[in-house]
Amino acid sequence: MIGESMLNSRPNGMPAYKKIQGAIIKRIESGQLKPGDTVDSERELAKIHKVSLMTARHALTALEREGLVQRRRGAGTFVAPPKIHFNKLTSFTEQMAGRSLTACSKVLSFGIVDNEQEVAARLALATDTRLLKVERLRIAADEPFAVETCYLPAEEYSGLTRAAVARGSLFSIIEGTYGIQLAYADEEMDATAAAPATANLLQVPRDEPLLRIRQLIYSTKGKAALYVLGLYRSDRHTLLVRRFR
Amino acid sequence: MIGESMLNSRPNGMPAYKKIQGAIIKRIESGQLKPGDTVDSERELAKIHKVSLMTARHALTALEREGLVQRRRGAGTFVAPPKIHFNKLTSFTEQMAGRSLTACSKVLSFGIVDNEQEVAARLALATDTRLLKVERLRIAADEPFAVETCYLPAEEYSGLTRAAVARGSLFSIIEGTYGIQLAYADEEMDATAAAPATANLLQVPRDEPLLRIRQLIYSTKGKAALYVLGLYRSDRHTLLVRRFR
DNA sequence: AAGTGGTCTAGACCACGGC
DNA sequence: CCGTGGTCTAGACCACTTC
Repeated sequence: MIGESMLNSRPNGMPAYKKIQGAIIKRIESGQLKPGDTVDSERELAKIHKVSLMTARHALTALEREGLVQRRRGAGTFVAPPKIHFNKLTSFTEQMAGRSLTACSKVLSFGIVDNEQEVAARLALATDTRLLKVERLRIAADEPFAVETCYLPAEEYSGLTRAAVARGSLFSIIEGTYGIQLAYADEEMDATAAAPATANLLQVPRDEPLLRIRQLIYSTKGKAALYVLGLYRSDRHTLLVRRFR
Repeated sequence: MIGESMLNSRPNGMPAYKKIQGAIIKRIESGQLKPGDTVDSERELAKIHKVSLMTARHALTALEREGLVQRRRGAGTFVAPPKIHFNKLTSFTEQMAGRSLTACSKVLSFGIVDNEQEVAARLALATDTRLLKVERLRIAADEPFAVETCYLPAEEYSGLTRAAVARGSLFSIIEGTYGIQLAYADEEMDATAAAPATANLLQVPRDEPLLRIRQLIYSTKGKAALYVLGLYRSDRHTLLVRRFR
C-alpha cells in the first residue's frame, strides 16, 4: 500500500486525526463517555479508524493539550473533568454558545482612527496606519459583563460595516467574509480599576477591580490580524488557562 | 536497521527530539539565531541529528507551541520574537532567573490546617484532610510584588520544614526531594481589591486592583499536587498566555 | 521547479502500570 | 504478564510558498 494516494483515503479535506477527535468529542458531549472513563487506546483507535498508530496518537495528544482527555503511561487515556476549553481561542459568541447562555452585544462606537500609535505598534504597522476601531458592550444573561475595543487594519477590512459587526460574530466575519484563518492569540492579563465611564457601562461601582486582557490575534500566516482590549467584570468572568511544565 | 534497540542510539535518558530542541534553544539564546531568522528545516534537522523526519518534526512542533519558533507551510520555520515563555509552568525562582532579576521570598506563615474545605475540595481530598499551608511574600528587585499561599497535602510532604521552604524553590523541593514530577497547572484568573493586610504587605493603597491567580498544579500521575493562591501587584506583573484556535 | 511544512504508513522497542 | 502510552524509523504524498 506504500505510495497510495492520500486522496483515496481522504476524499474530503478533513484530516484523519481530526475525524478521530470529532468522534471522541461527540461521545464525550453526548454523555456516552463520562469523566474518568477510559477512551479507546491508541491501538484500538488505529484499528477502528483504519489508520496507523502515529495518526491515532496524534489525535489523542492534541486532545490532551486541549484538556479534553488525560493520558497516563501504562494506564490509558481517560476523559478529563468537564472544565472550560482552556487554551482555546474562541470568540465571545462561541464561548457563550458553548455554555448555552443567551448573549448579545451592543456596538458603542465604530469608526476609523489613525493616531493610536501604541496599538499600531503592537500590530506591527506604521504609527499613522488607519485603523478600524470598534467598541462593544458584551452582555450575557441580561447582564453587562465586558467592554471590548477591537482594532483592525482599515485597509484589509474595507467594506466592514457597523451593521455587520452588530449582527454577528467578528471572528466569523473575519474568517468567513475575508478568508483570514485565525491561528492564535498572545494575551496579556492584569487588573485595573474601573474608570467612571466603564463602571457606568458595566453597572459596577467606580474603581471596581476589573480583569484587563489585551489580545494580539494572529492569522495562520503569522501576521497580526487584530488587537482587542477587553475589560471584564471580575465577578462574572474568570479566565481559565492550562500551563505545562 | 529495523528492530535495533533504542538504547544503542540513546544511551542516556534524553529523547532525541529534546536534544534537537536543546540545540536550537542554545543557538537562539546565544544570539546566533535572531528573531526572524530561519531555523533548520525538518529535513535538515533530520540529517544533522541523524533522526527520522517525524522526530525532527516533533521537536519543531513542540517548540512552536512554546512560542519559541513560528512555522509557515511552504516557507519554513522562523525564530519568534523574544516573548516570555508563555504557557510554560515555571516557579517564581525560575521566572526571575530567566529575567536575571534578583529575587527573594519571605515566609510569612507555615503550618498545618485542616479546616480549609474549599481548598481540600479543589485538591480532590476529604474536607478534613490535613494541609500544609505556606504563605510567602515574593520580592523582586527589592520591591514586594506578590503574596502567595500554597496548600499541600501534609501527609505526602512530611518532613518539609519552614527553613527548607525559606531557602529554596518549592518546585525544586517537590521535584527533587519528593520525586514528584509536576506536569501542568490549571489556572483561574480574575481581579480583586487589595484587603488592608495584603495592601500593607505589597506596599500599595488599600483596594488597589490586584491580579488573583488560583493554580491547581498536577503531577504527571494526574494527581493534584498542590494548590496556590497568588495575589499580584498589577503594576509589576502581567501574565502572558498564548491561546490557539 | 525546488523546498517547506502537514499528514500518514506500518511497523519497532522502551518504560511503566495493573493484574 | 499484557496492555498502555512514549519514542522512533524510513520512507510516502499533498498543499503551499518562493523563486
